[in-house]
Amino acid sequence: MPETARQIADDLRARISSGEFRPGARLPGEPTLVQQYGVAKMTASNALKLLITEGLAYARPGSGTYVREFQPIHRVGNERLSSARWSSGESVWAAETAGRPVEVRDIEVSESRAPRWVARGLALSSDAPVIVRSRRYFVDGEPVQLATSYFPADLVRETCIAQPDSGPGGAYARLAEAGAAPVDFTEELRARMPSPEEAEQLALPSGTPVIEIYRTALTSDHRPVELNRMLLNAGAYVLRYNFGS
Amino acid sequence: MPETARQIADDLRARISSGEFRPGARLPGEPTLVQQYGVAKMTASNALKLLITEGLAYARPGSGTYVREFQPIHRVGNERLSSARWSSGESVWAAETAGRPVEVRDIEVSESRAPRWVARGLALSSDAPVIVRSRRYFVDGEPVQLATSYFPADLVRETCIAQPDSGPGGAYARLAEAGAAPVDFTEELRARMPSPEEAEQLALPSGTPVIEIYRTALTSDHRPVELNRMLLNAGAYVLRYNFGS
DNA sequence: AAGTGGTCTAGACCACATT
DNA sequence: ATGTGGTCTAGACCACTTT
Repeated sequence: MPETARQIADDLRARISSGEFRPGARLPGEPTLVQQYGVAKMTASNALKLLITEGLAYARPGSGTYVREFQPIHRVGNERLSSARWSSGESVWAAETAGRPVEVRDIEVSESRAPRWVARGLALSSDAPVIVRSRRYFVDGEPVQLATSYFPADLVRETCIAQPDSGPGGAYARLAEAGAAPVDFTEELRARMPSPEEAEQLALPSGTPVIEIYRTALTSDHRPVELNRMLLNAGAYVLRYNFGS
Repeated sequence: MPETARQIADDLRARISSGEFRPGARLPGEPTLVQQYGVAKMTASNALKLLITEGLAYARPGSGTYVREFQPIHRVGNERLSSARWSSGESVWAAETAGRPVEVRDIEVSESRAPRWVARGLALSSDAPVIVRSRRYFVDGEPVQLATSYFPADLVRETCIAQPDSGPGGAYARLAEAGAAPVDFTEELRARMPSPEEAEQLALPSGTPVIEIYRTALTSDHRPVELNRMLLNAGAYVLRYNFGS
């Protein structure tokens, strides 16, 4: 019988979605699967690995393989609708995040020359000087997002944006003080699997995609003043956008 | 030397990003890797499998393993900014899609009772009757999106929305005719790995995540009239949203 | 016919966690 | 000390594509 690993994975998957194995529960181990299905250890290992790369389970070496849990952070892209206005529709996913504080760490600031894609997004000439601010966001002590913002250096070099502590209200408040308040935003995003380096920085369990977001912030006279590249642990986020017709 | 498969994958990955292997190019095959690295066939196979599950490569059995290409469709969630207004900022990703027609197939319409999550999204009581419209979208003959819309049955049962052909202008035009024009939209989305069933329906190469979107459409008096669940091949899409502060 | 990826077996060693 | 997942080898068979 070929296709054995798939079949074992199918079986376990069905038992997970039937509720036999709840989130956090321990799945049958490799030795158990070897016995019950009469297969080689490597086949059992591959069956579990299938569930892991699907994001359904994770392994704790030396302990066991467990069913994954999903408690997303709700990230609101914009909030044009008041909560009253939106009262009728409830989130499709269980709403959480309430009271889970977000920490910012590993802030690094530098000045460098804009790569092509940054120059394009900020409407600068290539190699123009830019201020680069990168940082990591943590929730419950776990890294959930990497972010790197690019600003035209001539605009912000003399402000706190060029310092690790950008001051009260953050970079947008400093931009406003400089007469370049951002008022229009565009976010472009896609999802993909992470590179090993990205997986390490976000401490991603395998089988977890990332969401890559590029946000461009424009002033009221349509001048781009920030390009922010974000990389999110997709397993940690639900994104919300709303807009009118 | 353990960790061999990872190392081989790292090596190939570096050679891909260095440009030695361009998108669409054929990678060294299993027999070649066995020779060059002096490993067992299965180790070589696993090394290639790593690149595949990362979304960097895909296998054509009997032929070879190839570097993946990425030519995304740009899906615009909303278009509040005129093209003139947005002229300064260019898309971060190479803009394509120009002239790639979208086909709709496999339309199915039925009436059934709302599951809990649909009832919640549409602000209906559980088990309320709903009209369900599902379909698949194709670009270049490849399936790129599954979509299933739910409408309150009492509102649309007598309209073409309950027919496979919803008529000119689509379902939203019919809703408008029924005095329930949708004007406000909220999209909630997340990215994750597909189930095997979803992977089959979207003909997904392994290593490709999906983006799951729930869109709720509200009338001007804040009544939800449609809940649309979409499942996108993440490798085929870049999503764009824009909004003001 | 030859070459390719896909999968399985049987046995081995390792690092780690739990008991 | 035992059990767990992680990985590797060496050899085998299959289905498929390419020549």
